[in-house]
Amino acid sequence: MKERIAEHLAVFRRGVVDLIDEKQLTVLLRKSFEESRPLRVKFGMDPSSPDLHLGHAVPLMKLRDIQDLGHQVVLIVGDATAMVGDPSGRNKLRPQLTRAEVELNLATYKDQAACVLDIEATEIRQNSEWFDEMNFYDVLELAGRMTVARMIERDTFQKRMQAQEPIGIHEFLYPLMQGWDSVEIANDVELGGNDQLFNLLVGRQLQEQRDMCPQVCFTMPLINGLDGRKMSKSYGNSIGLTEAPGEMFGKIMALDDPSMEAWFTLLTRVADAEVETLLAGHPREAKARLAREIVTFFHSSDAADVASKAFDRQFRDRQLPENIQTEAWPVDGDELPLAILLKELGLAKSSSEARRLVQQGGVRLDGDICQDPMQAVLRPASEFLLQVGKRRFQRVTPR
RNA sequence: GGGGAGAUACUCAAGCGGCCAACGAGGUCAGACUGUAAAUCUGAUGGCACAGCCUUCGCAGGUUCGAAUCCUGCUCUCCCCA
Repeated sequence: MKERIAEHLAVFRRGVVDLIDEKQLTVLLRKSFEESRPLRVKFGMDPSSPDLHLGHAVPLMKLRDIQDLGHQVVLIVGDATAMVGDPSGRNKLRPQLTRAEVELNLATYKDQAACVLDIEATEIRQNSEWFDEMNFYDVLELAGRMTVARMIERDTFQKRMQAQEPIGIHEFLYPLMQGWDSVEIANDVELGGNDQLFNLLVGRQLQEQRDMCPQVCFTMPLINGLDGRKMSKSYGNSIGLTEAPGEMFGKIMALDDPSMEAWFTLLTRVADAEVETLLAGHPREAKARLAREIVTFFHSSDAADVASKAFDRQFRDRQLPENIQTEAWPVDGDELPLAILLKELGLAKSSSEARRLVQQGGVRLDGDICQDPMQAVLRPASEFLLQVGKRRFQRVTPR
């Protein structure tokens, strides 16, 4: 029994930031084993942006580990809360989504969560289920459970007030809504991102006020994106769960070295000792391993193999990649200035951008650097190869 | 309800009548180097078939030879007082 508890505890604990509190979790685990009743572990997803990325995968992977131990994961799709927008970690008022937008995101969300979770074994609930039933008086009663003082002492609100940024009254309701989910679900444990601690604790408090067993709260770190800032789709520094293996592999190889350790512990199941060895070795090898692990998890080890080989070929050995897209000559005429050709082919967003690329020596025509944007390019007899930067290749055929 | 402050390019943020397509930082892109799409260094970063031209500084008007900069109205935000 003791060993089993320790084993489960270790899974819960790996990589966490906060665990409130561990003693209670131990008690819950013991009870769970004695009554052979799995723990209910709640996790809320905010269906505001439709694409999940590796940052979302961190808690999802933890949930998966917990599922594998036999506990019950309850996934709350915050379709009602999405209309408020979580103020945590935000220094801006978030746009309130409409019902329709939320509906639209929902399906995609479940699919993407299934990349990580055992979706069959997951209880999925939408919180509109209970919030639809609430009337204004219920809301007032709920709002009375929180004080303004506690609310505004939060860091995110402090910052926004100092920066003289707007804070909507409805934003104060967000933690209460999330907390109410816990009352409805009667979960034993709730998991969240590092910025979620406040929200989680509100749930604990609300449960307690209703004579329920207060939930154990634990949080996972927010991982850095590729540029070192918090991973977020709006920063454009994220890697999507459904990205192609090659893209995923390459982007991981672009990760800065200091982030590797965190990514290993949070996004792979490589044992700590092995991670240590890897990190002590050559950074490139370690990063390649990291990329393989992650691509294998989201795709397959075959896909990881292919991606790894392609990456080495293209970037280490400086060979042409194997699969180069072919486009037809884009216009009626037989001749185009290079910069215009690039724009027409979509290799540059605008002709100004195309000019810059060419002038900076980033464009090769059949392997030769060409720095004159106005150089005339003839419609090819059979085909020619355009290369823009290190990553964009395109063959052009006469049409 | 009264008084004050503010809205600038992807983001943050200067500029407050001509020298402004708009300082600086981040991001992004390119180049060099390398260990890689790390790190570091250099450069570019509104559009246009581009030594020129065109459109941008919340929105709409106005003053002026000339406006991101001044005036009027509108929209949105913040602060203080009530």
